[in-house]
Amino acid sequence: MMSSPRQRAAPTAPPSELDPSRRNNLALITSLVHHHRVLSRAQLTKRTGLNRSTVGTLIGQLVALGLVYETAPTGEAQVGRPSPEVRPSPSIAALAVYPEIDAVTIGLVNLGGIVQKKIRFATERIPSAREAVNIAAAVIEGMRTELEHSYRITGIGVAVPGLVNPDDGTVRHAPHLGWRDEPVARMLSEATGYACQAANDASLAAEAELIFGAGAGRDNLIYLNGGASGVGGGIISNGMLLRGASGYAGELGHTFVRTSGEQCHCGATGCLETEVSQGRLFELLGLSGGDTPQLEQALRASSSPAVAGEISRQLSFLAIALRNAVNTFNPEVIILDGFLGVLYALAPSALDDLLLSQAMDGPAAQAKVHPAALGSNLMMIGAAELGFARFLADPSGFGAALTA
Amino acid sequence: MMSSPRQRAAPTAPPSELDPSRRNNLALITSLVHHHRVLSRAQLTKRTGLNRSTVGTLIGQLVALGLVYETAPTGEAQVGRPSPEVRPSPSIAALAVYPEIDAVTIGLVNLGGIVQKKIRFATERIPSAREAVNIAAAVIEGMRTELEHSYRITGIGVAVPGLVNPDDGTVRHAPHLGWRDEPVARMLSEATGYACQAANDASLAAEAELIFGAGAGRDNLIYLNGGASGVGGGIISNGMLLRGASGYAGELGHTFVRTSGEQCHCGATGCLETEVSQGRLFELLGLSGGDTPQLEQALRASSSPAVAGEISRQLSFLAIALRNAVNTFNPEVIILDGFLGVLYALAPSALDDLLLSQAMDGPAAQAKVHPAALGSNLMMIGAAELGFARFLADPSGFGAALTA
DNA sequence: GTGTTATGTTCTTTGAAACACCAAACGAAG
DNA sequence: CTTCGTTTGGTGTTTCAAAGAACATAACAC
Repeated sequence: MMSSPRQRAAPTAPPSELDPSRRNNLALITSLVHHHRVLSRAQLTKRTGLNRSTVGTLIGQLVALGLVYETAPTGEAQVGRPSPEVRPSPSIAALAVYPEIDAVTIGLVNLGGIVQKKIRFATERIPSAREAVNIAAAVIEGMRTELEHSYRITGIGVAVPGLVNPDDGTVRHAPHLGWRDEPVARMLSEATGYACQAANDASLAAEAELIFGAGAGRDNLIYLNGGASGVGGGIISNGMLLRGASGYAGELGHTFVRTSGEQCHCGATGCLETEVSQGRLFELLGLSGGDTPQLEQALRASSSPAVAGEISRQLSFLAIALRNAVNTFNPEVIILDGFLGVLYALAPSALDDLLLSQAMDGPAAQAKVHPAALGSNLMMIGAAELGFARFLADPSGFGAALTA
Repeated sequence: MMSSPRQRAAPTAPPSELDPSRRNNLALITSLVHHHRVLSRAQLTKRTGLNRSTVGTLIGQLVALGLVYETAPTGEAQVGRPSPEVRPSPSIAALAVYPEIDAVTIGLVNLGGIVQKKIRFATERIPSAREAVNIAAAVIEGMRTELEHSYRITGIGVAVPGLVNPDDGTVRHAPHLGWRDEPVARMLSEATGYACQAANDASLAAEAELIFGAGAGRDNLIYLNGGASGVGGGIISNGMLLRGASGYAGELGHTFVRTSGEQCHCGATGCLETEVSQGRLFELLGLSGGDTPQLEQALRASSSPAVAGEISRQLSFLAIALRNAVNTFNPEVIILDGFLGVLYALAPSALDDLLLSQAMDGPAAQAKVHPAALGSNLMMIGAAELGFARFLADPSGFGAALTA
């Protein structure tokens, strides 16, 4: 019944555990080392399914290109010859840029997702695309000596809170920033000389959590972030980020959750992000605003029944959106970030119960809600991942270009 | 900035246009021929990105294995040497099985998605899993002589209206059939001796429409079918069927569309399939039931304002579900089948307008609603695709096994 | 110590695909 | 109707990533 008479496994595609978009096995190994930060040669052999000798050769090439380095085996003592450990080179790095309504944050992130540097440039008012690009370019210019001496920069990734076409890095519409049809990637690339790509912030956060955070080792994940500018979502299915026809997929903030709900800025009514917002909570708490930890503290301190009622109201709407998501995606993990994470932390079992009772049995049984694991570095890591993308797709070409 | 110093394109993964899950280039070519039914060698060369000589060698192997055959070039006259046409062998086929509440349909489908034979076995009552398997096995047994003489059967695919784990072909829950935890694939495999796999019917329909129907050439597609047993959905993103952690993804019938809506059999309230159902329409029309064409005829003939109201009510709920889907998936095509296709046909611009006004600008601009293109053969083609899956993943192994 | 096990190392083999070159089959131009 | 340019198929050669075999090495277990 089975395939049978094949002399050996198809040499073009070994049983890889990573997404199959990898160009070749050199890229596969680079990605694995990037994702795991440390991996013994023996582990790499198992994960890739390649032959021991092949893995040895490939690592040799990566070492020669200066992309990874090997250290003496320090793993737990066990029978057999110890296997050297492979780590990403600390000199490979990507730049991350995250424009928000009150700041532009620029980061320097190592291979392995280690945030080396994070510079938050606060702005008086909402930055225009041009301003955000200028700020980022200036900060990067300030780092340039260091960058050129100590690092090999693979690219810049920009995380944008809005609809972004990742093919050309154009922001179609970022409502809270007031941007429309801004070719941010091209602008920043011209201003800095580095290759640049842009994508939706929540999508990048989802990828970051998939690789380094609460979704590590999973293939199906939903990320939802609640912030001052609404609710953003990123969906990873079968190990791959859902892009859609133009890269706009993942807008879970505009899931319908309420009949005759309020009008959303998107034009529709009853969207998740109009019914579930941190603004309503701050208002009830008598605060004019604040960040997520402040919100959590205030909510925990409050004994107002109105606040409690609003919390449970928002949780019930959140449950409806999550019910939909669970039924349509059958994820293993749902990651709640920002004030949605706070809402969950306040009443985890309440949301879990709502989800279990509303979602379909099969999918509901598997979906586990988690708070985000990467904290304040999340967006830097996610955006940097975009800056690493082309490098990881073809490390040999890049390594050669970088060493040249 | 670009990769540059690589002597040649990575030989392991040419710029293929198909999904990257293909094991090797032999499989790639087989799939292309299967999907397009006719393809000249020159076209195959362009599509695969492989070298002319490589394509020639590969086709030679496929011909030797009896999987495809070549015919004299009949293409439109143009400059240059004419290229022979490659077609799938008519002897390769898969079996399709589709159990419903009132019948079990068995089909024989050629490579290329041509339905050779379709046998609908009507049942007095809802068939149990055992009964459905016995019926299918009996019909297949009846065809066995023919099958063994004239065909090489690659496998059986079962389309099940319910939650199916495609890994082991177990039906987790098919509410309208009343099945729970039935290992249908194993049962049918044991009963017939053919390899068998099972999956959700709407998911298979989505794949069929993607390959041969209204979604041909697209990569992002949503399929929604409305039938007597509710609303089923299948989602194709980035050219791949959304599976989810256990293969339960795609249940768009249980999208939330109404606050304080009726209780759904799934446990939640306000699901699309409780608010939008053909049962309500039949009731208002004073009919006890019927099939889709009958419904369309009756709806078109009716002048009752109650019926018109119900149609627009159902369309508005459908629009909400589609709005969600468009925002989260950014599809190019939305395919409406069954009575949902009828609803759309009655007032296409009404639904289009609702969708345009409610969904977010970016994604909405691209999503086009279409009726299903494959008609009554749809489910046979989809299920057969499942029966072809393992063959297409490794045609060389299969070809050898089949010729042996 | 000695045996066992797991791994790294080196050299050879393999096979899929590219490549270079030539032949074939067409339309277009004169 | 001949010639030319173009596109494709066919054949033999070359390339190169990966497998495989044999050997070396470094740990544990006793």
